[in-house]
Amino acid sequence: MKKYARQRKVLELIESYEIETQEELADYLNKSGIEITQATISRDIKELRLVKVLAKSGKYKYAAIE
Amino acid sequence: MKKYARQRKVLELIESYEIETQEELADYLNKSGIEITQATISRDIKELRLVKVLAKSGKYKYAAIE
DNA sequence: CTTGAATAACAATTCAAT
DNA sequence: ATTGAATTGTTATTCAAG
Repeated sequence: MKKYARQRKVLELIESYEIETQEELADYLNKSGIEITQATISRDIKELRLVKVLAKSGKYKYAAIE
Repeated sequence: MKKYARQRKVLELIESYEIETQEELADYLNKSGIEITQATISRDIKELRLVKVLAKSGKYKYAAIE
């Protein structure tokens, strides 16, 4: 419904936390009161052109490319 | 065995083609005479810190982040 | 046009071997 | 330390629906 608001939240979340998977991102969103499934996260990530990168920690995380 | 040489080839290949999957990358390498499986490609991608991005074509492709 | 459930497709890791 | 086969985990897409 509020795709834009959700996508802004996604960007905010990936800046704030090391989010390893789309399921984890879904969890954060759900806890923020935004009901969402992995399928839609996948589509948001595509639209936002996010990528999964190797973090300094050695783990993968979602990030925006510059 | 020749990990470095292979990884250089990987970088070369992703610059030259829009490579969508690790299997596809494995195919290119195998055709270059470098025997390799998806498991190792995954490790190479991790070491090289490559990412899967949405290409201008609208498809996903592997890329180096600047 | 946007979404979720289910599934297919793909990628990361384990485990054994070298 | 590096790798492949098999497996597990994760993500993209399909398909139906609103």
